[in-house]
Amino acid sequence: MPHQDPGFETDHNHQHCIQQALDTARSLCRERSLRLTPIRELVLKLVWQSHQPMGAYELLPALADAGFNSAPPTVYRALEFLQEQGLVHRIASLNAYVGCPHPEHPHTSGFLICRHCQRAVELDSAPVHQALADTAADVGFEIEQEMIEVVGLCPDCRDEESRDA
Amino acid sequence: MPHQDPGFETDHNHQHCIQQALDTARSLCRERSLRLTPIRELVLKLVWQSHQPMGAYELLPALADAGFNSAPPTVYRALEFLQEQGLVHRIASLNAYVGCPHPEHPHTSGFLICRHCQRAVELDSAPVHQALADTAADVGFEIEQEMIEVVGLCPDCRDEESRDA
DNA sequence: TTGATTATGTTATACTATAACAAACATTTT
DNA sequence: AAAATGTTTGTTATAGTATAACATAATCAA
Repeated sequence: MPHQDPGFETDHNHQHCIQQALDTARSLCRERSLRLTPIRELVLKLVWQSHQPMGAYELLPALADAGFNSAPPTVYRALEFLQEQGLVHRIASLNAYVGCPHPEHPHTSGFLICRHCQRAVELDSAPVHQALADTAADVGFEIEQEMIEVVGLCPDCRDEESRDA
Repeated sequence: MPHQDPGFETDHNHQHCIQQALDTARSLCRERSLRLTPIRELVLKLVWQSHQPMGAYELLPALADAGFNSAPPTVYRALEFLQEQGLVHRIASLNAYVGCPHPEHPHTSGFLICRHCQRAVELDSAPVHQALADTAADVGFEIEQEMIEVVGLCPDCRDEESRDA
């Protein structure tokens, strides 16, 4: 049984997150007969370094350190591949990318983003989807892709702010 | 009684949309003792030319035509002002701006965006907000701002695609 | 191996947005 | 009305994000 989504729990074993993300990616690419090349794997690993979404240009120095070419297309191509396979999501309001904890089945992206610590955790709520589906159906709109980006304060940072106040 | 949101109805009187948006903006700025300067008013009017979100750089030529300076800061400043007053929304996934049909009371932005005709209509669904609020409460997250951008096919374009198929 | 396909390297450039400071204009106070 | 203050606009430069286009290299299939 794999571990649960850590959500905003600060004390989880993050090495575990990274390891599982890489394992899942490898098996998923094998199943789909796709190549998880060294560059793609490295970019995935870098994105998973934390639960804070990372900008494409933040990833470039690490690619250079690893001896790869590090012009923008390199990282954008890797990110494009990873997005297509559901392994990372792009957060439009931040121009940043974050690892997906359950890429096996495609799903649309929804995030709770803390404006204080910048962590973003995926939100996959049946009631939210249902409410959106109902609203769209009312006006005859056919949903293809949902982007939900909710900004606010995570539990930790909320406590911190109330202490400071 | 003002008119209703046109939604995806193609045949509405769009001059009416524009006129109402300008009237509302003027009275709202008067109430708030803010200056709806010629540039700001023009930018608002341009954004309202259609229900398709417009990029900032698309607006610049029209500013030049009207005899104003048309360097990027000009339009970004106007857009910033209009956003602060709730008169326009930014759509992050498109890097584009669209007029808000009911700027009187602040609200978070939600859109149904047609990938075929590019029209975007505001979505303000109590069930969606409620579902999001519940989900956030479950994990102790305090919502400050919601961004919902749903891409798909509007009724018109859906019909058209099914005819072509 | 040959040929086709996919991935990467490389250079250049497009697109989106803001910083910083000067000039013009409006508003309030004297 | 003049001076002082605050706000808006003009202007130049630059930061930040992303892709086009074409060459080379690696992989895969026949």
